[in-house]
Amino acid sequence: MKIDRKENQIFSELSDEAWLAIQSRLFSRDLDAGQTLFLEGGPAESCYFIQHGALRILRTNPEGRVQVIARLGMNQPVNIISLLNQPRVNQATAEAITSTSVYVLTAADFDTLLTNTPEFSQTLLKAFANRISQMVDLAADLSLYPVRVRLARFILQLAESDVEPSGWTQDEIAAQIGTIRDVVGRLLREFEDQELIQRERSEITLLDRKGLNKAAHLPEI
Amino acid sequence: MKIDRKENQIFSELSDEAWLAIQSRLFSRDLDAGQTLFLEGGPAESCYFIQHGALRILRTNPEGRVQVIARLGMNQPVNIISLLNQPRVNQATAEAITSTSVYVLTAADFDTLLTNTPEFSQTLLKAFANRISQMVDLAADLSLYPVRVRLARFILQLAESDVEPSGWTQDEIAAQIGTIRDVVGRLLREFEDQELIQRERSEITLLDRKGLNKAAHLPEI
DNA sequence: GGTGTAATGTGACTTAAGTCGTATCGCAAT
DNA sequence: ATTGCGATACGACTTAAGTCACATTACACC
Repeated sequence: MKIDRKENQIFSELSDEAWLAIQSRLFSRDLDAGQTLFLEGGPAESCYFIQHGALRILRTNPEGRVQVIARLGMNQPVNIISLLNQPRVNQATAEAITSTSVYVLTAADFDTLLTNTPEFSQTLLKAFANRISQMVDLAADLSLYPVRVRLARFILQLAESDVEPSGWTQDEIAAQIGTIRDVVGRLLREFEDQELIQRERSEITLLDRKGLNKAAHLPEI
Repeated sequence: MKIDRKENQIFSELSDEAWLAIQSRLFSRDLDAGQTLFLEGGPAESCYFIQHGALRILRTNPEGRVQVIARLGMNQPVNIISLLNQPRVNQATAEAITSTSVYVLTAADFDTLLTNTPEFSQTLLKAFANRISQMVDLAADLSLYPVRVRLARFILQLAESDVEPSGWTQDEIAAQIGTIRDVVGRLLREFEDQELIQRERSEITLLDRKGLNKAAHLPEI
């Protein structure tokens, strides 16, 4: 497979040998929007690198309630951890948010690279730094702040990130911040009543950044 | 500093050169029980490897409520992530549970090792696998299961791990599973009434593993 | 043995969060 | 238009979880 290395920022710092070793083992796979890449609890047979598109990594409980663990975009590695653990079991479910294609690296090839290509693990380690920080933030937020605060923070993050602020259903927001649709709707209405945000269909525009910041940090009014 | 490599399982697979490079940069620091190693939000100036003893990694909210992110024992690396991020800020607070001593590696030396000693990042990557899984579990549990279930799981984990099952205050349990003392006490009493556990002082003995397992998995009776 | 402090026990109360039922809206397909 | 469906809206209700105020016990230290 011919892969343009420039595209893959994540591998751009590798030596030519390392890049060749990795590149020769990758193959491509395409996913439709909504399609599942792998399931929590299933055997972990490969890891992935996102070529383009985006994945949602999530956990569910027996009632079907969902918690999104991460949203991963271009160049992000996926399911590495499941391959590093013994036994090799997928730690979560991954599904495509939009139409997405990934590079697949089988478990066997992953092992080979890990032992023979030291630069590979260095690359992965760096890619993980952010991810772990976000996980820590997620766990701490879920434990230490009420839903109202988590929602305010979520809206602020949206506003400050490059992600399109629209297209978020209340269900998706709920899965992201650890609650259910009804509560999100109720709180959005509340924010709107307080004139912190404005809503048009499912599009949220932020009116009062300072007000929301206050709602986002202090535990209560 | 002379360090016995055999002691450090985490580094036991390294080549002699790599070990020498790392070892020559470590120095030791001792902590009393309860002492703080670094504070959330402060500048991240070094990372650490636990020589003996144990650390508690935690986050707090403005009211002083605490969430334990991880408990780390011998050989575990600490604060790596904070050094990998930009800017270098401690992601959480670390304090000694018992009397503990750590190897200190300054940020500058960390950088050197990271670029010059590829085996170093490989070692770190492997050490992180478990840790990330636990973080995912924590976030998912906090979001998807009620306190009662999380407490049941906690007790079962204690029973099945090698950790001494005693010495846990209700406050510590609460900080671990994401709630407050009062609630832990209330639920422990409930478990005792249902004859799932028995309590003597702060020591918990598990009476009915199957019963607790049921309480730990299904959302409700 | 006392004394002080940390850890617990307990019940009454408040409130955030989740549940339920049903109504409405927007949009796509036919 | 009509139908159908997914996404919302919204009020009433239930309950898990957190708060508060004390009483009680265990234990370390003089």
